[in-house]
Amino acid sequence: MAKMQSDFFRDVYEVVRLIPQGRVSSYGAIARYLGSSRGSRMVGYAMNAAHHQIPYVPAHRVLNRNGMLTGKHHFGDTNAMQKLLEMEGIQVEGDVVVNFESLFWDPTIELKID
DNA sequence: CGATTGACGTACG
DNA sequence: TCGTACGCCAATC
Repeated sequence: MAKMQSDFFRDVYEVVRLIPQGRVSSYGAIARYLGSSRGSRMVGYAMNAAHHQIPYVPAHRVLNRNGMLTGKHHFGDTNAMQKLLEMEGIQVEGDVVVNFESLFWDPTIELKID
């Protein structure tokens, strides 16, 4: 049983799990933290596979640069992602997180290596 | 094995 | 300010 995912994917999951409850992050921020500032698409793709990862990966806390729930369609139910965010105290208007900048959790800052 | 797609982001016109 | 083009790398067709 060799590792099925690239180290990049694994690292993405790890960072996403570090996102505090009630906080959100973005694909680009994570990709950037991992050194692939242009690999934002890979982060999104990793999230696609995150559904079968253990432990649970709070992919609903990961949004795009716009604070928009771009991946809400991948949660089974369209409202599942929004519901999860609201359950954590995050207000979601339409498909966009309210006060996104204040709730934004940037790994390059929070996990910054001095 | 080659072409296309994708939960994004930045650059350019 | 808005729309289009490109890059990134893995998975799917």
